[in-house]
Amino acid sequence: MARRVDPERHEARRLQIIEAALTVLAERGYEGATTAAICRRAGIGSGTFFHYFATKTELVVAILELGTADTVEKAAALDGRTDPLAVLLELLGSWADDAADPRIPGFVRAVAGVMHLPAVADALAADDRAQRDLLLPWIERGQAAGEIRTDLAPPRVASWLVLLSGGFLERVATDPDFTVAGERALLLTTAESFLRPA
Amino acid sequence: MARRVDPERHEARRLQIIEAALTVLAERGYEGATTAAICRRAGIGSGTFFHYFATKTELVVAILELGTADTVEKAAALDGRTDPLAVLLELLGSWADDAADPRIPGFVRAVAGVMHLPAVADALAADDRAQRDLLLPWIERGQAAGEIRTDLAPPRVASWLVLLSGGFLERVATDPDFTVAGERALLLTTAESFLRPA
DNA sequence: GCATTCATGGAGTGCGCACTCCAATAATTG
DNA sequence: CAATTATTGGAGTGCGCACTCCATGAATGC
Repeated sequence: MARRVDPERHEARRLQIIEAALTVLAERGYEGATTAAICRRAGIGSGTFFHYFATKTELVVAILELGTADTVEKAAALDGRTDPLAVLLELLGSWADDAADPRIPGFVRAVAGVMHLPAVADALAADDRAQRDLLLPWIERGQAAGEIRTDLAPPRVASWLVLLSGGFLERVATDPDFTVAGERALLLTTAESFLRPA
Repeated sequence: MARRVDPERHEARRLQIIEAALTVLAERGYEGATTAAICRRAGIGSGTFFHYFATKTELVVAILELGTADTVEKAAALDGRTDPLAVLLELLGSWADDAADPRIPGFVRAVAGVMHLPAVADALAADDRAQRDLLLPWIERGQAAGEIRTDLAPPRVASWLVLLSGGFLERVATDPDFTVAGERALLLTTAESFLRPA
């Protein structure tokens, strides 16, 4: 017979394109990140690009899904822990660290700007949901253990932690004086004081 | 001689276009909000549109500047007050209320997605700066009065209040269960507990 | 009333974009 | 090796967009 697709090669090429796209999207936004610019950055032709992604939108969705998977994976590593409050703060901290890659805040903004594309909206909603679902069991355990305030239902606490994380990301993207290194600690103490029972 | 521009008529037409644009931008994002769509919504022809705004970007900037002016104006009304902490919370509350117009969060997202346009970046930076500058004197007075924690320099406190406000706005835009009416009170108590001296 | 300028709609235009097509080559099979 | 199919670059295409042009009418000034 004949040649078959090598899944490893395939995946590697996809990652190479994703890497380039992440950079270009972050620095030029969605509309500024033309497929031509992404191809140039990745060092490939447009034929190759559309061999791996049927659509520019599909590429963006793929990046988002990669991020979601990464989040889930990182959280799975905390499975055996028995100190809910500390786990929650570690999760927050790791999200803050993500913002240290200067491309992340820019990418998030670029993508939020095209939420009206249904595929993007779905992927963003899935990511948001994943974040809150990961927090939820730890919040419940923390409340049961008396480590965390009980005047708010767990989903609401989760929303507020995501609020803090999202606001932090936005601030890092907006204000050059607001750095991850400089503000990370305050994020954690603020979150802790939010979570602690009155 | 001949006819001159009537500044009132002129301004009214601009506002009519801005109103339409705000709606369309919020529901379709920047690239989805074509000038044709905005014209249709405003009930005007494209000739009229470009008679009032040289550029789609210029329109967006005008909207942002209007928002900034509104923010400044609202804050000016608090001039004589002597209770800094309460003033800060009222400012936060009024920003939260802005998010109750469902078009605001969508518009903010749409615009953030085109930050790479220099004119937009400037307008956004000016808005951000305006917000923090308005908070600053109240923070200083609050610290002097012992109402507010003094372990953080005033600009840093301002950044964190804007962080809370921005995160709140984002959450309202993202999560249908997260409403201004339902979460406003928690925003204020959270801010208060952030501000209070330890 | 006449002159001048503003205001307006809409047809038209040029360009930049996402995406298509294909010819050439590389890799894998048996 | 030969057959088959994946992979690649890049020229090309069609379309949708921001923006232009202009002809018509409305408001103002003297």
